[in-house]
Amino acid sequence: MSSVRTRFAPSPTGFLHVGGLRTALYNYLFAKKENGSFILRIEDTDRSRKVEGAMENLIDTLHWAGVEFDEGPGKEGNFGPYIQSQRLSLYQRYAHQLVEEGKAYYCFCTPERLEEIRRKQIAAKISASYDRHCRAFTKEEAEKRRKTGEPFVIRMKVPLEGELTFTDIIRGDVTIAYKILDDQVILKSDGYPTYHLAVVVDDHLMKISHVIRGEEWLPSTPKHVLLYKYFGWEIPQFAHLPLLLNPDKSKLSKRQGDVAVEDYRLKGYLREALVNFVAFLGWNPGDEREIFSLEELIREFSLERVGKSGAVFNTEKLDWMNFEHLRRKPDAEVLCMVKEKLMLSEFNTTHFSDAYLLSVISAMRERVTFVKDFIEKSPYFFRAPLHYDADTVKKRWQKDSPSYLKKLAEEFSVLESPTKESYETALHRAAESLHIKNSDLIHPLRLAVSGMGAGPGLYDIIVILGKDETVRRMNSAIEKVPAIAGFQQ
RNA sequence: GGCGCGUUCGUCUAGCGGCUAGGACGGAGCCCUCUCAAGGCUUAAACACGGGUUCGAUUCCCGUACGCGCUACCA
Repeated sequence: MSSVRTRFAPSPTGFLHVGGLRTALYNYLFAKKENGSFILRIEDTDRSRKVEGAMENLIDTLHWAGVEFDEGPGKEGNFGPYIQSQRLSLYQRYAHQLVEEGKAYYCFCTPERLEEIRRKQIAAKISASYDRHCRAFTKEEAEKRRKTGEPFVIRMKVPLEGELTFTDIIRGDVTIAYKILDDQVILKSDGYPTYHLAVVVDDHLMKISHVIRGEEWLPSTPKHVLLYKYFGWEIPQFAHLPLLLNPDKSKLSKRQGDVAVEDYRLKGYLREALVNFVAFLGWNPGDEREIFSLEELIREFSLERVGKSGAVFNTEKLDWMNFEHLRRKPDAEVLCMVKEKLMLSEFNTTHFSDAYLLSVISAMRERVTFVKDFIEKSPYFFRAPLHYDADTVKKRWQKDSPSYLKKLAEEFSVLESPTKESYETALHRAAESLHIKNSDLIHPLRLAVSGMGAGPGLYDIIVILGKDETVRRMNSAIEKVPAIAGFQQ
């Protein structure tokens, strides 16, 4: 049994797209599941579209996502080089071989002539395709013209009649008539191959067993199959993935939101969440589990369970997945991430002990979606309130709150290394002696220490802040809040 | 225009002839509660349409509609 080898073959034209990430991921998952190899190949056969640094960025992003390739640029295996522009002579040799065998031919038509016939075809409302003008030349004629240095391309000869059927793992048998196929250019006039030649030559030479790629390639697969037949090579298995869509169901693109993996990374999404989310756009394990690690995805993945229809890339659920993955992370790991964020925040000059940060993490865990939320949703753990939330003041601060808090501060002051429980009994004691409800103290106190109306349990907050800081914040609230509340003293 | 592919709640989806069409996110409501979350419970919400095949179609076949993709010396 020959081994499974899959590949992700992006062209280095920019950032890695989330759709590209999914394609790479499925190739990776399938290869790993089958104990095979996952190859990264760079398809840079269009010189005009090449973007400097794009390949490095692609590799970096894949690495970030945890989708590691076994062979590829910078990780040479036995089938390199893995960059198509470094394999030019190979494609040329195979293209000419096809010409020799009468399965392809030289074409000398100028771009102008091509443009002209296309224009006429469109005007006449017939489907635009090459008119096979140069296919009629004899070998000698063509060879003669080529020798004079006239620019040429090589086109594959597509049978004039009949049809071709191939099997797709996801879609079943697909049949198309030869007559709707163009005599596709396989070698351009600059000596570079087109995608169609390069993909076939490389997939064969690199012993790719399964071609897993986007659905946009489905219509040109017959050309590829034909090429395999012309070369007499074994045809790989095909699996064409459904597209990722914009909310309006068009093919996912920029303009309608972020599409680069980089964008999501910068927004603070965890790699685990993005990978999990993207894996579920078109695939599911068949039961009701939804939160998967990369290892679990490998264990469960199968091409048979990949769906046929496009999926809208809708980030609502991604946020939830981020929350779920974040909360599954061990404290130590979250601590590291929080410290990193702190370094980049306005609090980077203050030192917080790991123990302190860990207590903040445990208090906030259920309340955060992103790591940055630990800081943004509870800045009061890092400095005293700068202001007091107006709605909360209005709702929770009463005319007598200052005197109540004063009394409470007195109760707190005498406590010796207080615990949650001792704070609580102290508060209850104060409420009782003031003849008020506990909540008449609780809410103003929360406002005093945090500046806001929402957050972890009050006693958790003050235990974390400590007695001195708590009392200090109470006093400052007694001083400042009445003015905001608008009560006359 | 031609060719191909697709179509189950708003979104991601389960379903592979017989189900009260299930789950998740999001929404609504209730419970818990010092707030906010989390958690628990409840709820609204879908088989594009028309023909067949069949005792019986969401499921199989054929049309139609709609959507998307491809139609380059781009990938």
